[in-house]
Amino acid sequence: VSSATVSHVLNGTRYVAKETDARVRQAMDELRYEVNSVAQSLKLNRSRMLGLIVSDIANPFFTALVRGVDDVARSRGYTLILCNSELDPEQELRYLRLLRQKRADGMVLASTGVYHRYYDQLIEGGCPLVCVDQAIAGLACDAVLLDNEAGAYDAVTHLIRLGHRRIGIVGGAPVVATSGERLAGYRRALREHNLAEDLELVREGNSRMNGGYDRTLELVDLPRPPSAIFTTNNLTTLGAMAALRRRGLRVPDDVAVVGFDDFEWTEFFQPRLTTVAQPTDEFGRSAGELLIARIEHGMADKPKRVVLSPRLIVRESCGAGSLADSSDLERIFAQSE
Amino acid sequence: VSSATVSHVLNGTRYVAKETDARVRQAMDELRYEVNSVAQSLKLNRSRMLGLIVSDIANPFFTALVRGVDDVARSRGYTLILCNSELDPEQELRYLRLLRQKRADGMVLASTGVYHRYYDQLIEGGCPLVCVDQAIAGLACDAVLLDNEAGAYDAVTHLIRLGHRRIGIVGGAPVVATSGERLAGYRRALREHNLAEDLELVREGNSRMNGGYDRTLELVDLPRPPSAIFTTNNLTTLGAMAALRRRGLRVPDDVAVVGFDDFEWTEFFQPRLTTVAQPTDEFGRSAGELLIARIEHGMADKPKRVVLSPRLIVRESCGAGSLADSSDLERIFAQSE
DNA sequence: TTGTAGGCGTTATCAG
DNA sequence: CTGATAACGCCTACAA
Repeated sequence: VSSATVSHVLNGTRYVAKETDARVRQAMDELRYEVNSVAQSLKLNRSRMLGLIVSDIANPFFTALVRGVDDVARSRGYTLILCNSELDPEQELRYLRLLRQKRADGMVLASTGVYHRYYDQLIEGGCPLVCVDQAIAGLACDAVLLDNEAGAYDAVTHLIRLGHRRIGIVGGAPVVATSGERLAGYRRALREHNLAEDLELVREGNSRMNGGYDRTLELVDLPRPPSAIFTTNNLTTLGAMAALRRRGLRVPDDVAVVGFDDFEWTEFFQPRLTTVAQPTDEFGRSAGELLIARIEHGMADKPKRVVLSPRLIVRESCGAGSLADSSDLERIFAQSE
Repeated sequence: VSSATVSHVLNGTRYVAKETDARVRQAMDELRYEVNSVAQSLKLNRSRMLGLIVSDIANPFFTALVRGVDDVARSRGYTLILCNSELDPEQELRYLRLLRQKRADGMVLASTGVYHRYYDQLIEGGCPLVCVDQAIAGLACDAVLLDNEAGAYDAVTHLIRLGHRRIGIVGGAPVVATSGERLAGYRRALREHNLAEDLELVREGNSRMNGGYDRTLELVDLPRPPSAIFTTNNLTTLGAMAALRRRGLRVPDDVAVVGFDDFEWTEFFQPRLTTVAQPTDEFGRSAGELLIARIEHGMADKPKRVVLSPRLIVRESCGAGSLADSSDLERIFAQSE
């Protein structure tokens, strides 16, 4: 029996006599044969592997993203190679090269946002690439984004409606595009409600806990501290909470807090955070689908851009008063299993 | 210039005239050449890819594990393929097959714990395999484990010292080996302190939030409810917290809680949980190192077993009274950046 | 209904 | 100092 026949048995790609088929399968069983995907990839020039580059696998935002991409990848017969750039553009670049060398069929990139000409080379080289969370300036590729400006606007408007007039903002890393968009939303909310922007209330962090911590300390130590703080990403929010605790300030009694990015588990602890929630699963799923569409239907048509909408989830941390507790618990458990 | 020369330029594996070397490199630049790892893998019979199978990428325990494995993998020149079994043995099996077909050089397996003969085939087939979190009964492979019994013993002993006499336990899925070990630790603690075990205080969950929720409701709705609850994994703990909130019970005033598995962010919210913390990063790192050692030095010597020690972190949720707040904040930020 | 042979992009051996 | 060639395991067009 020839290797051709084996291949056809394996893939059901042409008729094989029942008897031969049986013999081949039996041999496979006895020899514990496993097809060699590496050879397949070489021959067929596709690996059925997708690269996914995130900047922090421990961050729940990216965790949910991974899950979303993984879901659709798996269901379409692809496998994920997960890469952790640690918010380092160099690292990100190394991973892009690596994925290209390993002949990943495409990649999802939650970029650090720093442009590099290698991105263009990828696109020119016909490598399917989908950006999530933030686009890369001047790069013509598919992207799944959030309407960050609107999310921030909603958050700050909510605080204003609650009566706050001095609202501080602790931003993420300035280099990250989303930080700027969220700051813009903050500014528009103030403007549209006729509040003057006080520059000493605007602080730029680094999208990490320690940035949120330090900048928040600065805010609350001001001669005229803000009565509310808007933190523009999840680690920053955690840092801010730590800073407030450090100063003995209670939330929301002493300072109201609204964060960007939701935490699932925040439901169970006090204060429950009011947040601008991103549809993280959908993020991942959209990115996965866009990518696979590119891979399977070519790079011909022009780049697509999906913009998702955030949703303000009001809980106690902004001082809105307690919600009916049990309402959303049921929802959570409906999801969790 | 022949392909052989190119290969040697690429790998620095034999002397190439300066002039030739330069020409080759220039051509590579112009042609945007990227070496094809797939072909390398086929030829060299190794892929420099490691498989990592976890049961829930969204669970912080596994997140930290991934990070640990990834750290050592990267530093040794390997790339991770991350697989999510969703706590489903079938899924896990499919992934093992897939990884084998993709010719992963080895795999780290955070197994669901259900034995399958394919595991043995892997070992016999000489596939480097390291189990983490739980070993698979009767399987002779490297493993990185936790002393679960001791951790549970410490947790329950702590509660007893605080004066609790009716201590409930909400376990994980019974099929998971660690659940049993933690239950054993609970029992020994009671025994050694001359407390009779009350079977109605012992509940088996499913290692998920909803299990923790349901079983905790059962406990607190008892005619003689426990004054303290020990929850034996992190999602179970979250479910328990939700149940307590649902019943309007305060922690630790009405019920003391000690959980297994730490959450980093729990520092910032109330109640701060007392937990049995696992050295998760070390888990991943050990597993990665064990695996790479196997890959590079062969399967000859007998299986190694690394047993790590858990550490009880006392915070308010068990009613020990508030600790000095700021002490560990500094520590956390030292880590976070 | 099955077999033969060429080639995917590398590396390694052996010859120049 | 460099090149020709075989081989890794698979798929597929063509032949039988």
